[in-house]
Amino acid sequence: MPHDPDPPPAKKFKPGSVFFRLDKNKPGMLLPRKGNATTPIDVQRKQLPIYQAKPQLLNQLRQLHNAILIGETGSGKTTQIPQYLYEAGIGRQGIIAITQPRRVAAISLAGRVAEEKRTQLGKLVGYTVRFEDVTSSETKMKFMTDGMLLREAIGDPLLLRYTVVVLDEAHERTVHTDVLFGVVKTAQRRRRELNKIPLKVIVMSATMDVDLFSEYFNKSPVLYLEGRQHPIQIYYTKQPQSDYLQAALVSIFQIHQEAPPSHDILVFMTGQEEIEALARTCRDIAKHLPDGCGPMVVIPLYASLPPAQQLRVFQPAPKGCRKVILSTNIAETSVTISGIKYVIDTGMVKAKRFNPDSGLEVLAVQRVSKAQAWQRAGRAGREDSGSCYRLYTEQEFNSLIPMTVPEIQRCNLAGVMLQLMALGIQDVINFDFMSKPSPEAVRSAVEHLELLGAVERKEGQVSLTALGKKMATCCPQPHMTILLSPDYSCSEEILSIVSLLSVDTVLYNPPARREEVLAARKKFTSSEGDHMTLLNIYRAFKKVSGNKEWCRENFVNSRNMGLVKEVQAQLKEICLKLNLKLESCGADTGNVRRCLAHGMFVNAAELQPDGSYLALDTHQSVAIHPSSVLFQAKPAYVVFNELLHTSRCYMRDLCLVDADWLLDAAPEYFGRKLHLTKS
DNA sequence: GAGCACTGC
Repeated sequence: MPHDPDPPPAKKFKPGSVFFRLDKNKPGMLLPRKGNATTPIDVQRKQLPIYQAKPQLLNQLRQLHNAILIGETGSGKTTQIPQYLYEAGIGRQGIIAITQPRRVAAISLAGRVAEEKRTQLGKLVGYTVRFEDVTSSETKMKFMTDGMLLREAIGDPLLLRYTVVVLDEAHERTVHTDVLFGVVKTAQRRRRELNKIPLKVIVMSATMDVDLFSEYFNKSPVLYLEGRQHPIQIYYTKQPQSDYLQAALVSIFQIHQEAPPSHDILVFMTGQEEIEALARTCRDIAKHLPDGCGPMVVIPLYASLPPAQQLRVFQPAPKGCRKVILSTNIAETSVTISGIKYVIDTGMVKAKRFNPDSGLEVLAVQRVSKAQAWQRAGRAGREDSGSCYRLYTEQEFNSLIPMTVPEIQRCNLAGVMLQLMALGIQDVINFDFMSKPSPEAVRSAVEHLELLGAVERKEGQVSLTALGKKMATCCPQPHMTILLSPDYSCSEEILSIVSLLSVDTVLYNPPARREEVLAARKKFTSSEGDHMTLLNIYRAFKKVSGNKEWCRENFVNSRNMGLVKEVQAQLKEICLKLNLKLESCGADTGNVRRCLAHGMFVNAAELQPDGSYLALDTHQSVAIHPSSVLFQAKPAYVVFNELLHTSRCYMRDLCLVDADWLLDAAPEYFGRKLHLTKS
């Protein structure tokens, strides 16, 4: 880097401990991870590290009802274990289910195993994810998302179709996996009590920290598998860095000047804004590098990028040019990029936390856990040895929490509680979670459901009402708008809106093209709020039959929009099953807003004389999120979809409503709330 | 004046 007065932190790096030691006695560890196309599949299978352990593994798995399997990346556990079980005739009376947190993983793993078994996908080996079921009566090995198995459990709590359930990627501790832990444990016990065919549960994790898993599943044995991770050199800074972005910048150019250009760099950062900013800075600096320093291509990576832009991270840089990827934690698990030689870890992550007292989601930048830091480092050693530069000291690393707090302990539990009750679990308040959520969070969720009329209390027990049952079938996050929509003759519109809000975002906002975005969006903007604006965009999208060019011109994420269409079709089907009338209110959008006011009355806010807003439920001071079309407006009453605490407490996705509608929706509730406001 | 990452009906 030119003209930098301070010695760059990369110079201050000292070698840390090598996490993955290379064992020279095991030449298998240096085999390329991807199968060689010229090597026959059965030979490839035998070259996997797990193959050596096959006899002992089968011996154990045959006897055990529960097992915890630890295997590093590349051990082959996910593709081989189901086949080993099947080939050995274990669990032949039923289906072997293998769950994954992500749908792409479920689909591609099924494809790989079908190929290894030389069968057509959907026959012996299949997969089930939302919108797609590629299985048949012949299917014995079924890859599925964990959410999908949960859904199936509502109709069949004992999971009788399955003889083995393999919970893969358990270390990620998603809400779905955590609920599944309890569901399979209960099913296992009940099946034993009822003398049904036993259920075998195998928990697979990539991290060694599995005491909790073992303890939870009746002290089940832990089996270790060797992986194929290459050695990674870890470097720490000598001094704590007050500005991790500056440290990242300096480190990028330090590596850029010293390392061969074919070595790509992956930088873990917290969010879109800082990624785009650093990308700009890097490109500027790269233009003025001294001679002998090769060119560099800087590629941002985060989830809300349109698909075409995300694909850029997989394109190899031109010869002699270095690829620098600036990414959020999306590259920790979901996106695997080959050719990464250097990882720069800022040690920070943006994550959601949930405060049950305020009912507030807080999105904040925080330190990563140790497990996360190792996960990030591991991204440098997938094909060959690599290095990870941690922009914090070894001492700082040692003070990190060992594991990321499981999601179940930092989310709104209303949906989980609704689902558990739909599963027929009697005592949801004391459900046997592996990591118990706080009693306050459970209480707050049950109260929320009570307010919606989804549950009722009898003698200290809570149970699902008829409305609650319908809610559980139509929406994972409990709300009433869909069920109320026939009363307002606007179910078509409400289904569209719910679908639009169920995906991350259908809008694409490249910061560099702000003016263009605003101009393009103007023609859809409704003074009635974000729901109506989204509806306008959706209607226009359908009018052009989802034309990709139209999406690009209007800064609409076509992939997510396609998803919206699928969700809407699915919701329609459910509505038909529930005998809900499907009709459109046409141009009378007032009905849609009345329905939203009624369905979301708990999320109402009132304009205060000083121009701020007050959330009527919690009496918190809130503000309109700058992304809202109502940001500049000052409507007297709004309902909002969610509260998000970042720099302030923001309402997101707002709809303009009348005070009268709110009062009509819940006279008693608002009588109380509005009274409180005045006092 | 601002948007970590997944998933399911």
